[in-house]
Amino acid sequence: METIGPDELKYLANAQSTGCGIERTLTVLDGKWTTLIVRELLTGPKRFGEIRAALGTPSAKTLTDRLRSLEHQAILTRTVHAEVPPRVVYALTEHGTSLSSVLHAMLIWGEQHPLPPERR
Amino acid sequence: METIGPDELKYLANAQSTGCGIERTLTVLDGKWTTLIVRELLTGPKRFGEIRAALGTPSAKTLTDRLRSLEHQAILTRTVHAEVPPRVVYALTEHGTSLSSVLHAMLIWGEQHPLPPERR
DNA sequence: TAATATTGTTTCCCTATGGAAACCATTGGC
DNA sequence: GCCAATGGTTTCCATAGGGAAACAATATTA
Repeated sequence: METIGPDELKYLANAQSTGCGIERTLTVLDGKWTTLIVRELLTGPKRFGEIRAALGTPSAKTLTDRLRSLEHQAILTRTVHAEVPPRVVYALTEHGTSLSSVLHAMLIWGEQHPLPPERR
Repeated sequence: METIGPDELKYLANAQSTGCGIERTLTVLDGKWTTLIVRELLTGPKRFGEIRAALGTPSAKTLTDRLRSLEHQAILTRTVHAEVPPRVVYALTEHGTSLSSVLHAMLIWGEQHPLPPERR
């Protein structure tokens, strides 16, 4: 069945309006936790619970949604190990790893501009 | 009166949770249009109407909100020219201009990854 | 037979975001 | 006096994002 889910529809709709590369990147790094998830995985594959704890425990639903979206966009892979209790590991793809350039630029800027001068 | 508006409250609340530089940058580039506004101004100062048109005409309220937020964070300046009809020019500060490194990384990534491979 | 551990899914709900439309302020020109 | 042009502000409203809590699935272990 070649059904198109709401996720795909949203993705394609966004892709349409993706004029420049910046907008394209913003489409991928969309949502409250997305960028931070990538940051966590840049240091290596991690389990669901590990990611959740590292981000300050967002709701399970939210984290699931974000991970699914990133998986659909081939930013990361999801591997289920048939154990009990189950172990699910998320790892960046080459695609996802290449986002490190963007994250790195964000890190540098953020560190060099801790607070607006007039508020210190 | 040293009143603290909702904008400042939100800003400080966010600043508290600003663990790493990435989160700090995400706090600044928050909201649907923020990053694109910076992109527009990187090519030079622009008027309210010019920015609005370039972004595909978001609502005036939304654009005003975003511009105010960026102004409060010293990313840009707002200059009112006492003419009739009035002319208001927005320009990046040094602070704001330095965001070009982040935007540039986004641009490069977006251009090099137009669409996920499995969807082509 | 139950309890446990892990990673979800599902339902419901609250809030923030952002959009539409109406209105305001200014002043030179008709 | 009235209109036009620009850059707003204000009010109201629809939607989407995200949170809490309950439930599901599973096999080992007690």
